[in-house]
Amino acid sequence: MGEIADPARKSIGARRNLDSAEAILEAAEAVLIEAGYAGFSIEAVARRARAGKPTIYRWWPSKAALLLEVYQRQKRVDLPDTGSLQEDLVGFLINLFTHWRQTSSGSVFKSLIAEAQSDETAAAALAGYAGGRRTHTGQIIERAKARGEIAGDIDPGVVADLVASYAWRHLLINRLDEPEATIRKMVRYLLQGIEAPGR
Amino acid sequence: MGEIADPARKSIGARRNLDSAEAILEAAEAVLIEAGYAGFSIEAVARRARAGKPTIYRWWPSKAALLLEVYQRQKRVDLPDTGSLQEDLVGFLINLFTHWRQTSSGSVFKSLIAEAQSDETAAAALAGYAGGRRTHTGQIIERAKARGEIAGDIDPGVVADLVASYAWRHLLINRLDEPEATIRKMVRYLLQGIEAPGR
DNA sequence: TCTCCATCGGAACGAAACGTTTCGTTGAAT
DNA sequence: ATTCAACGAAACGTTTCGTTCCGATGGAGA
Repeated sequence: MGEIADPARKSIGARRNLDSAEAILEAAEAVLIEAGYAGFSIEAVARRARAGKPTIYRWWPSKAALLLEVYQRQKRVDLPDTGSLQEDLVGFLINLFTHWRQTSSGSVFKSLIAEAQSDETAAAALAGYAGGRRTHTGQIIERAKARGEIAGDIDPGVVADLVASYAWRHLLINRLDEPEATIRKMVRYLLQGIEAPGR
Repeated sequence: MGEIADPARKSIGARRNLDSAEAILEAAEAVLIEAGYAGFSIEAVARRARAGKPTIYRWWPSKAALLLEVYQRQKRVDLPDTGSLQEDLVGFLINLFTHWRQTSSGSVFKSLIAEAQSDETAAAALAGYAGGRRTHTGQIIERAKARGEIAGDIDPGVVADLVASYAWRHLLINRLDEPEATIRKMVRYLLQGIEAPGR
């Protein structure tokens, strides 16, 4: 298994071979799924894609760049819009965890985080993505604020940061199978606080 | 710079040379600080420690094991005990971020998380540590619960998970310089919730 | 039509780090 | 005095990296 059936693709001469680029990206994703980040080498990707290593290095300057493009190709998880912040957050997290578990995007994202610890390009990309205002969590919270569901002096960025942090850590320590009840508890604490009443 | 002045240590013969073990652990920490996780190789550690590679492999089966021991040697950050959960949490996070920035422990912990993505030993160690009940955050929250400061039906594990997640993500995306005001906001949201009043 | 030339897959390269083996030396235990 | 485990050092074969060649392919422009 794991071998590609068709022979090497035709070269198209003076233009970039989009078939090769596609095959390389698909192979990179497949290698990540089958062998994990530990087995993710440029050589393995080239073999899997029936491509030459120089072809990969011509278009992606580093392993991090290839990882980043594989990550960006992932289809994003749906944004729930139930009109309730609590249901939106719980639904989003469950969708996200399921998506991360059932597709390769969890592996890809984990690998990107790992790569960012030794590659400046990946680190910059990750920081830029994490700090952006258009994250899914950020949108859910901004919508709730527009509905007046959360207090006016709440900083949506800080809340989004907290929710994203929860998701990241569960991805990194392989706890994506958290029961819905636990996720629901976490969201409830965030919405209603944890202080004892009467304080 | 970076060279060690003294000549090779004396061998002690038939017993484990604790001086060598100490020199290797110190060298591992130094290499991690000076060259980062990217430059952290067993060979570099052996050179820095004036030790032989077999000596390292004799006592640490993998790079992850060495990283783990370096991490465990780190002195832990103080646990504030002000009698106020809010002050304890803010103080702990500020202490932790400062400690991570000013010592090597931030680099070591980041490297351990990265290594856990490709090494099963590191992954197990990390999951065990993260899931343990005796984390610092967990202790702060358990104490607050004993004081009756938080509601009785609150699950301390979930709260600790949330706070630790916030710290992890800020470490991983190099945002340990978060202003105290932001950290204070986050803790306030967690304690008091974010819902608009009157709901 | 014909020549140019960027791109292709493939083979090979040097450098670096891996993990292992072998060597001669050291010094505590017997 | 002898034994023996651990030491530092050096060398080994392997893997992956990133690069450099090569012949072949096929679109673009003369």
